[in-house]
Amino acid sequence: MIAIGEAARLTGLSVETIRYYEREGIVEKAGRTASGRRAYTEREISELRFIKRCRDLGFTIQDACALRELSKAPEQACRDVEDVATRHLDNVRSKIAALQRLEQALAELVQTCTEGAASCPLLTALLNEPFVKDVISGH
Amino acid sequence: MIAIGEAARLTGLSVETIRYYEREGIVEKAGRTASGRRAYTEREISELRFIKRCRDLGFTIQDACALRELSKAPEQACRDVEDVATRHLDNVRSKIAALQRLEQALAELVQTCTEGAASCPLLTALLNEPFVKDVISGH
DNA sequence: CTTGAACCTGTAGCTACTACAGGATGCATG
DNA sequence: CATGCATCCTGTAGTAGCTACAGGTTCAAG
Repeated sequence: MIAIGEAARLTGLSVETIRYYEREGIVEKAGRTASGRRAYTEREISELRFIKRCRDLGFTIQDACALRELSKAPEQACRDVEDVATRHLDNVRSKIAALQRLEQALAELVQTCTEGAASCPLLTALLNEPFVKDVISGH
Repeated sequence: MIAIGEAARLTGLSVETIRYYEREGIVEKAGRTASGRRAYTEREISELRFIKRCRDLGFTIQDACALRELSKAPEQACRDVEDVATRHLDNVRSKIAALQRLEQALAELVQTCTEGAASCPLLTALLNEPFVKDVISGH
């Protein structure tokens, strides 16, 4: 019998997170011992691990559940799986691009700061008119 | 008199967000007209814009408020401002790095997928033992 | 006087957890 | 057998930063 604490160790999820997944219906309700404690099977551990891996790859819970469903008919699923993954990859790339624009803008502002001036140039930039929006919204 | 709708247009924030900032005490409660509608001054518009710019640069609301306080004594503030900004920049860079590791891992998985195999290799990777954790946690 | 836009307050929802409080159980040691 | 500590249970509230109503009032134009 696998208790929730060991399930946590086996999957890398926290006990609280496993309970949360159950509460939210993300995984099925686990069986209970006579005293009401959760008892996991190897199969359930694998499912939790699957979710964990999806999350580690940045998929939403929703995507993770979709992928899990697809994994139940893996012969037909490849195209759909690729779709989900590709959409997510695009997403990640957009986020990277946005953060890089941010990094650029921030780095420039910090740069003006380290050159030492009378009244803080970074604050001046934030207080005065155009600047920020233009630097960032290159999207 | 500047009504909340115009304040929204002037700052780029949404009406709901401006009300939210007031509700949360992020900005001071605006004055009201006889009928209870919010009335903004130029000064308050500037303050909202300041917050907006900070947010556009990815600062937390907390940081934004800290920066605003610092902007009230700008002679002494430069070092502190630089501190806040540098910490945030480091943060952004960490996020970029993490996302790039993610991108790498995802791209590889999608790659194996597009090469077309019997049962979806991406699913196989998610279902089977090691793989994901090792690829990503290069931190 | 009517109509439609803009405004008001108050509350709930989003994502994915995390962190208790307050109590029951299980196991090992004395 | 008693004690104590780890582990477990349920239920609720909090996180960040909004967004989205519902249900109602006010304003300005025609």
